[in-house]
Amino acid sequence: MSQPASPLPDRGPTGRRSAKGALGSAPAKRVERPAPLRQVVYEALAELIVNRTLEPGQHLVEADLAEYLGVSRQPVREALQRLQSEGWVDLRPAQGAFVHQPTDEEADQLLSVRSVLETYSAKLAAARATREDVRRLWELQNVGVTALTEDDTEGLVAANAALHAFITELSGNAVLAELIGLVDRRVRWYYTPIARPRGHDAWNEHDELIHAISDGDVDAAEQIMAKHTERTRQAYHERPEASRS
Amino acid sequence: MSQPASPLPDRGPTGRRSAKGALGSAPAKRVERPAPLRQVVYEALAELIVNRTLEPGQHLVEADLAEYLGVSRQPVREALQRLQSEGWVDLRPAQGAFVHQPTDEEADQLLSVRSVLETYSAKLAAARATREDVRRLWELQNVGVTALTEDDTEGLVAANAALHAFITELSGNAVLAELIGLVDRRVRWYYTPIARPRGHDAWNEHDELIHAISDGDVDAAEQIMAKHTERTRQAYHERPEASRS
DNA sequence: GTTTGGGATTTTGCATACCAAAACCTGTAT
DNA sequence: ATACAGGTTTTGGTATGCAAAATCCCAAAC
Repeated sequence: MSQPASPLPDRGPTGRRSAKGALGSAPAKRVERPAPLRQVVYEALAELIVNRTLEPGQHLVEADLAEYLGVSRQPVREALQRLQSEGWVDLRPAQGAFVHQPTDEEADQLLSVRSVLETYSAKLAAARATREDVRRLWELQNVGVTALTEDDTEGLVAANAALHAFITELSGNAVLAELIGLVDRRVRWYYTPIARPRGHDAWNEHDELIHAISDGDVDAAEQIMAKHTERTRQAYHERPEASRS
Repeated sequence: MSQPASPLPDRGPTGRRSAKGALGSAPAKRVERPAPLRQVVYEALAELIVNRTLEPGQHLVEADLAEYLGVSRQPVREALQRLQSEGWVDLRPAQGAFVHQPTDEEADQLLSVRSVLETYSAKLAAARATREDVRRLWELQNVGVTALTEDDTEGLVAANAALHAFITELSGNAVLAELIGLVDRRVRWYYTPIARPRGHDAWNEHDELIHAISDGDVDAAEQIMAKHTERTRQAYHERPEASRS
């Protein structure tokens, strides 16, 4: 036989037409598309989990969630499975979904891995950032510093995430960015209680980091980010008594 | 109000009873459990993708897959979504699943990230491996060397995966292990064509690496793994002409 | 007063059927 | 060729049913 002979009905040659040819680098203004319901459900549940409406360990019954959200079981099931693959819930066979119980050990492991990935990302970013990118970095830095002086914890967490996300993007490695995205979203679950006390030092370190990136100093960026994320990890272990699960 | 007032029916306090008390450190011989169908479907499709029965770019129609596998659409949908989250297929809204088209750029990014994660894993492993662990490492090394002398490409890829997986496990960081698992499974898709030519050097490097781990020489293990994975990345770019997608 | 045992109940996992909206395909007229 | 119109396919979601498994509950036995 000349072909591997796919066992599926023939749907014609490989892909679809990829006719874009012209308009090479147009801003890719894709048409508005309503988010799939499973996506909406996913986000709704993730939000309910981070803000503790759904408590760690709680059993999530598909039918109840479906009714509460006003959808059928199917999108709920699909959302739950994605939530599992991203560490928000544990899916026990034939028992269903339970909100994941974050432990100190897991937090430490997450923060360690984050440190490794972010350090690599900073290194790449320093090698590739343009002057325009650096300008944007300073903008994000200012947002964070403002939130810091205004004692806006939620804004601080968001600004921190935005800054790190942008550096990640600058790395130019999409796989890395995706992985960091995964890890960081989970880290943020643990991060909130230390955002405030750590804030002052953290944003000074950001300042150093942006300088290094601006200079294209790869080694410095790498070291500063390593120290920065490692200190964040330390800070977690010395976090205020009040915030133990 | 004293409680956050969950909007869901009360299902009692957080978890289930955790009555184990005695049998403290029994080997946890959990009862055999038939794999959920979605899991079986996931594995079947992944296999069809890696062995190219389903070609990159091919449109996967739920109904066809369901009929071919003899199941309903539901488990197929769920499997497809997991396949997406792990990079095997692309799920385009309102169009369905298409087998992911691996590109050289993506391969490079994957191999880079793999390098970073595996390097960290080797460092941790060197700090924690017991004598018994080292013995197991040599066993795995022997399996690989045997496959190498017997020109068994498939066995070689499997042995390589097994060795790296064990080192990952030794790291003691479950989050790291999970991430490496994800990345490595995708890397293996690209890896097969270079397993043979790279084989000889690769297994010599493994030899050095195990020695370093055996000595508990953290820095050496780190450096050797960094060099090892970096060379694998290089090898991919110099791979034989025959294997371009 | 704990264990044990055996229904009754709940929940998952999957199948089946159905439907609207979106995307695709095709043939025809321009 | 291009554009259009109509028919077909496919997705995404709803609803429903059901068997197997797990849980819950309560009464009997030790």
